[in-house]
Amino acid sequence: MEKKIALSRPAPPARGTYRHGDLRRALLEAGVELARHGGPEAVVLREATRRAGVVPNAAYRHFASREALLLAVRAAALSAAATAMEAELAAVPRDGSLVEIARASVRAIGAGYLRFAQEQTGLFRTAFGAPVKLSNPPDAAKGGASGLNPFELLGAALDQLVAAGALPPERRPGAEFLAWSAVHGLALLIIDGPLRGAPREQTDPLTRQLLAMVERGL
Amino acid sequence: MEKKIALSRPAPPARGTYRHGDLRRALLEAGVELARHGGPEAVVLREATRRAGVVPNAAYRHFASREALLLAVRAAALSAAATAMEAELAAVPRDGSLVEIARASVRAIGAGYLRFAQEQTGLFRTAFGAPVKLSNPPDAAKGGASGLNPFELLGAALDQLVAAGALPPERRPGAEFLAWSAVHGLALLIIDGPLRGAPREQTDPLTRQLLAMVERGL
DNA sequence: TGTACATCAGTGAACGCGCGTTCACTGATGTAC
DNA sequence: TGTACATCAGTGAACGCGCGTTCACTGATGTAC
Repeated sequence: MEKKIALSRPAPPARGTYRHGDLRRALLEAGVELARHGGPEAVVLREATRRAGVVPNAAYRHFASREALLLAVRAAALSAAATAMEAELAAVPRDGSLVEIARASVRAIGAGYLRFAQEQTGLFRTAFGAPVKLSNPPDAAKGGASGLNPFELLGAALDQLVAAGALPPERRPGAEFLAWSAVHGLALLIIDGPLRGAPREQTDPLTRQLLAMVERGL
Repeated sequence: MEKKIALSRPAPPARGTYRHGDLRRALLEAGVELARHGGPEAVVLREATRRAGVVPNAAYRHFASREALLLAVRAAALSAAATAMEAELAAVPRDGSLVEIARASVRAIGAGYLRFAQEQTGLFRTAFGAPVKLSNPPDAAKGGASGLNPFELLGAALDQLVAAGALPPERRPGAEFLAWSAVHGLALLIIDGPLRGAPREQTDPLTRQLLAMVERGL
């Protein structure tokens, strides 16, 4: 008879020490991992503690409630999104006219957003999905290396567009909502909607077309 | 001592008859009402039976599972959306050039979609929101009076645009995804995102701007 | 350098919750003769 | 027109589930003297 490896057993402290050492961080990381694979509703207190090798109520030393943990996970997801967008932005060629650079930057922001949605669907949903009954939205740090959050990154790119003379200043107000709408909508059609499971050969051209539409339409 | 009115009591058959008469319909209607106020995850079998004045397991005479009920509710929500869009479409003035009519029709489709999202948020989320673990999407009748579902209504309007010469035929393929993305995204920003709770004075102009952007950008 | 003590991170046991779903049943209906 | 019987819609009671959360506790750590 072999010892049964029961995955969801009470989980005795498989640690050596009584203290965990960095439980808050461990819970947060477990939460992020849960969100990565199952979206916000997969962020379950008990499962996070299980993964941290700790008894369920231990979580309450570090988070006031499940919602508090979710909030922290959400902030991490927003930060990851910002980082993905910054990476795309960094790849924009710096030669060419100011207008070209500015336009490419806006496209990069959109492309980064969509890439993140496709490659990190769970985190994307956690960051931007329907609010899972969050009493107060996270206002904490949620940016990437630049310190800007996704929304602010988009705003900055649009400002650049105005500065380069490629977007009339009177069209600037509200422009982030228009651009964001288009990109956010496509992201959802791809991950949840009629385009779910569509191959990149279909979604990539659509992404390009959409970004072109926004560029022309703004 | 007054009799306590316990709302969530076992609910004795407050009917007169042993048979309900039209339980399937009653459950569906209760489900729609639940979805209207709380979105898809509010469609709960036990609550639907409670509202129908029937014991929980009675539902299984008419729906194989909770999911089957949700599927039926979703079809109803899609149909309601189609109806809302048709109503907007019917209000398009028929004088003016073909091009004007076609453009106004596309705008009407988008405006109807957004109106539905704002006025029937729960049903909107049920119809178009994240799939709540649905094994198989509903392919049943989900249209409005015209028999077309929301997606088909949009397609028809875009065809009209091509026929009127206002959209080059080579741009037609995939155009519904672009238009839908923009409108769907704005809907979500309004009901879930940063525009949540924004007054109509803010969202209505945004809607107009977005539809103009799509029109120019397509 | 050693000891007393406060602090507080993690434990152990238990709650109540509402959910979907299964089982064997009972009562009313409609149909065959 | 009347009776026997099959059908099947709704009942009653019970499951197991995993969840978030509370309580009183215990064990290790760090600090004051």
